[in-house]
Amino acid sequence: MIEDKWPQHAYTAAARDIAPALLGRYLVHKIGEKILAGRIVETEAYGGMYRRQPDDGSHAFRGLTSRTEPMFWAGGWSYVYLIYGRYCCMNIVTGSKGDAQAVLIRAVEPVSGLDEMLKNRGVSSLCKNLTNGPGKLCQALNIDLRQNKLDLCGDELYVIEPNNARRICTCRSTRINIDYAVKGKYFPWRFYIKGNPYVSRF
DNA sequence: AGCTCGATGTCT
DNA sequence: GACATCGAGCTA
Repeated sequence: MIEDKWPQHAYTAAARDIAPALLGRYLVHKIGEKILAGRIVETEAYGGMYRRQPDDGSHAFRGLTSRTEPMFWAGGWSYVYLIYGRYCCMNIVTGSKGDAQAVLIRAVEPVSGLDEMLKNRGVSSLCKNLTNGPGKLCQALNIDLRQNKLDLCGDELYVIEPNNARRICTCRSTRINIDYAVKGKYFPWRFYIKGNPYVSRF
């Protein structure tokens, strides 16, 4: 795999623009010599404004807290949080310092380290169930709270351009499981690759 | 210190 | 459709 890592300036745009741009790129978790990687097929943008409405679906909506601290950093850091006491979700912070925007990685297609992913997920053979959800992909790629607040320009967790990028059709929809967000539930900020079997829901 | 709940996944 | 499981965030 030729590494063509996204540099810091690739993360300075708004989450709503970077979320679709991440589709088709590879998310890489390097553990020592082991490479676990997945092709990003589904994302959601959080934070910022849509039609002059602030995003009440964002963790950062009510301001800076200890959990959401990395969301307020400049683009190019990881924000990993624990959900329901059992799973983790991985976000890529975007924008400028103080913007509090991030892109949730909701699904990937396994690319590298298949055996390791199967083991991490407790699954016996390659199937879409391996990485078709934000908690599942973190488990497969061995991403947990230890990977919170990592510099994506470092050498452990990062995004690369695949050298044989396929042409994709992008679909968009409202985001999953944010009914609590009075305004944000209507923002069309979920993006996914049309027809890809690893997308979490259609 | 106590209480509530969640950007989910798994099993029934 | 029930429920596991735990840290953050809020109230006091």
